[in-house]
Amino acid sequence: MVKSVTLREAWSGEADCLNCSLRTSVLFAGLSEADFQHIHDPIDQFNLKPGTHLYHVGDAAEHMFTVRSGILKLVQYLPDGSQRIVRIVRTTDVLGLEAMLEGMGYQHAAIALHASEICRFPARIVRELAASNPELHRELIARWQRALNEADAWLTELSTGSARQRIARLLLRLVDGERDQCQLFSREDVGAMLGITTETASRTIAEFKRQGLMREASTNQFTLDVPNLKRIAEE
Amino acid sequence: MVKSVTLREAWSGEADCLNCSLRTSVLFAGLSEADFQHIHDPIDQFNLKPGTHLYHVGDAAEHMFTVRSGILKLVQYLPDGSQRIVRIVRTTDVLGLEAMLEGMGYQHAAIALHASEICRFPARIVRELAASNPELHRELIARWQRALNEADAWLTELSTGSARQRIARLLLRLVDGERDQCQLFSREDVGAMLGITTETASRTIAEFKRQGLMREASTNQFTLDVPNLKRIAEE
DNA sequence: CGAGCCATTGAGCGCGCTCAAATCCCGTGG
DNA sequence: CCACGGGATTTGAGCGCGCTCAATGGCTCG
Repeated sequence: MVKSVTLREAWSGEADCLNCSLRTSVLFAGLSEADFQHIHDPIDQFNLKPGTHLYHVGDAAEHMFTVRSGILKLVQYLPDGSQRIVRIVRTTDVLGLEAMLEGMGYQHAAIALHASEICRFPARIVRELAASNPELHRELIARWQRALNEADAWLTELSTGSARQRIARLLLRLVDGERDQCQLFSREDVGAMLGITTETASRTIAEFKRQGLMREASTNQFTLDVPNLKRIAEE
Repeated sequence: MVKSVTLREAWSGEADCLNCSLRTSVLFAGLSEADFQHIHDPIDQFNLKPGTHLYHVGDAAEHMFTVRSGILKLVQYLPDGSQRIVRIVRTTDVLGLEAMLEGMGYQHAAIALHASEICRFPARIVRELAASNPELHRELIARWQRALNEADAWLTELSTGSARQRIARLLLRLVDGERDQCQLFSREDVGAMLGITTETASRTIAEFKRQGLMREASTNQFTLDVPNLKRIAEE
């Protein structure tokens, strides 16, 4: 049981949801103070180092998770053993929605790409709260729809067109709107997201750097030339 | 308003849900006879010819649909105008789940690939029924999860690997388990599903035919050599 | 300081794309 | 019933992008 050992090591305490700085943007935004008092099960927090598994494909889905900070990848494996990254999740996103359906297993492996902070709560309490709380209920559905939109966008934006286009679109999807900053990850992961090889990912990124489309502030931390990347992305 | 004209022409009557032959496998399986009596809005049936739009991207999502027979594609368009098919839906599948969220537009265009029979019902009645009926509610969530699994599989199975592999996987996904039969569609659509060109789709299918992996019973109706296609699909 | 991992770069090849032509299929109208 | 026309499918030829295999260089950590 690699998972539980890992998570035990990563445990950083019980969460204080009522005073959570993310509360207004997170799944439980619609809950009242009274609702929280009905939650007797613990909500735990974890710190994940890059590369750590949060859960594996097929693990019994008994918890749901929210991302407080960081990025994780959701991975599926092909019969030949290679991996394909089907989505990434970031701050305020929810992992493990499938736990809403009792008896399900997780459909992906969830692995931290950068150092991440995660809150974990039993799916059972979400099921119970959702039954009586229409607002939470609506929020859950909206999350599902968002995941579906992400999945579709992943297909149309990140698995279509030339390697140059795909990389440009990925960068634009990762960029922080304010500062034109973007934190990248290993070339292998970039390749697995875009359906290209590690070498092609590396070559293309290196070329972008030479062309001044991205400047590396520190390791894998880039400042992007957004307008020109947009031009490449759209054709 | 191409859509409404088209649909008006295709109208084939009001549905008789209580006696529907699909009732046990369809979204409303959990509804009681009493529930149906509370439905005052009409549930209409349509017959769609191949190529007909059921709805377009961005149309106000006010109805949901179930497929009684046939196949439809869900399409998204890229900035350069080319299309990408992100999913297909078949008998007993639901279209337009996004209508559960008020004020949403449809995320795709839905277009019939073969002649299809469709039931259409106002999303409002689903929202109302779901609020009081946990079984319907659970069923909706299960549908959402299924759509998400489909989207992920589309990415890992149909957008990864060589053209031969992708075509083989598509065929196996379409095959009827009983008779090893499979009804295909235009090479252009096959290409748009797999992220390859029409010509490559055509070439590969033609080669499969020559190799005896598929025999054409009638136009686009094939009998498959399932075991050997499985071998190709898995590498 | 050495070991190991990761990014980068090189060389060569093959799959799938592009552009184009030929053929087939099928409905339509004479 | 057959000739015709238009669209889809198939096939061809040639090229280029991205893959494969391999070597090199840079960075981190023990």
